[in-house]
Amino acid sequence: MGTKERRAREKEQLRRQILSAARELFVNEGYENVSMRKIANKIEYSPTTIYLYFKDKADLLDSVCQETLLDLLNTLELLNRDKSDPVETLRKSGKTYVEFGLKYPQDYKLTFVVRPQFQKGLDLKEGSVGERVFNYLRAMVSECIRQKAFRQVDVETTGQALWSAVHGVTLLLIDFSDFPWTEKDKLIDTVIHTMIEGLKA
Amino acid sequence: MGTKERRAREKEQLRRQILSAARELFVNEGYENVSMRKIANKIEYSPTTIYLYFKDKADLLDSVCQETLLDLLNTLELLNRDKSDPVETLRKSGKTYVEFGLKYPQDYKLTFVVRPQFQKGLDLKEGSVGERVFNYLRAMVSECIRQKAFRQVDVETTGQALWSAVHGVTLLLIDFSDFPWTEKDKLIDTVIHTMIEGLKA
DNA sequence: TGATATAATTAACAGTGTTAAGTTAAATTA
DNA sequence: TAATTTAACTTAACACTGTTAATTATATCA
Repeated sequence: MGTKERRAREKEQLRRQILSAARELFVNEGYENVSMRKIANKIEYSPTTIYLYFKDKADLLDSVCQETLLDLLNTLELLNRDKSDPVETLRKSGKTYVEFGLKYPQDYKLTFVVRPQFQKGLDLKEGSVGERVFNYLRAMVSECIRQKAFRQVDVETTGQALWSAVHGVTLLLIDFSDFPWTEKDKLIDTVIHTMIEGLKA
Repeated sequence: MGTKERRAREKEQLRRQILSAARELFVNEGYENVSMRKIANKIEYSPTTIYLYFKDKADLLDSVCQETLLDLLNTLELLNRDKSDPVETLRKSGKTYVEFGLKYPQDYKLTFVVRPQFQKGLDLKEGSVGERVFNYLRAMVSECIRQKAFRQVDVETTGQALWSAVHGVTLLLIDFSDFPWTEKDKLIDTVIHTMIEGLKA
């Protein structure tokens, strides 16, 4: 008697349908310009049905961002790291982070800019995706210090400083796309390279 | 016959009244949560009157941000610079930039985050405030290179990289206020110091 | 005073997020 | 199989949104 399981599966399927419609609309038209009715139209359900699966519009955004964060984490973890060159691994990760943001600019902004406006901060609960992303960064910095490639800096502060730098350049490139930037990759590389140089022993 | 001038003055006064009401509401309640009717209520005019002074809500935001940018520029230019120590001037300016952002977090976000969502980019037209702010940064970097405190880096790229770093840390501190940051000033100083170290000759 | 220009208002439109109440369809029990 | 319970979904409504067109009030000029 797997009818209960089947119904649970169907529920999960509709949940995902809503989520994917929401993401597509949020990304293409901007969170503010997407109404619950628009999402409902896209999946051919009534607007109120969405409220059976998500608390409200912000909760919907939240779930979309969790997915993005997981996607980012996966992308980072797919990098093949050279254990003997932790600085290179860090550099490559930074570059990958920024490229992820530029590849999915709207998703990045939803996660790191729009969402915090609607609910305070990242979800950093024990074992959350957010925490795992930051742990990844922490580990890399630790390794650089352990192998004496970096001077004896504070891991926590250094990790946060690095995050600041890559976050900053990602957002500026996204938001001020008509600013007369120097060649995009040159700028990204300079930000990362300069930070790393400043940390070296 | 100064009646024309008086009326122009009165118009300008109401314009400023609208602007200041808008800023206060935007800052306290968030751009999205402020309606034209709310602003109108505050200044005791009908909502449509605002449209006689500003094209639309985005234009109102735009004007508020221009003021913020001017305020930031003034704050930076008030710093007493030691011409013989351009690196220290740069460091102090970076610190001042971040502190400005943290002192008026909502104004900062309106200018550098919310506004770009509604109209592409900063206004960087010849002689605009935005251009003047970036010129300020350019000049500082140039001086560091000229005095051989920095190695022979590209001024444009370096300026943009520095802006990325301070923008990043400012936004992270504002947006993720419940993140377990190390001591705030330590983080800010680390970001700026690390970048500067990475640029030194 | 009467004509003219300017300033401000009223009313309306099409849309918003969200809730309460009502309906339909499916699964379970007798 | 028939009645009942449960879950899924929808309809209708509320109080709001930005913005426009048409209208009224007000002040200046001849």
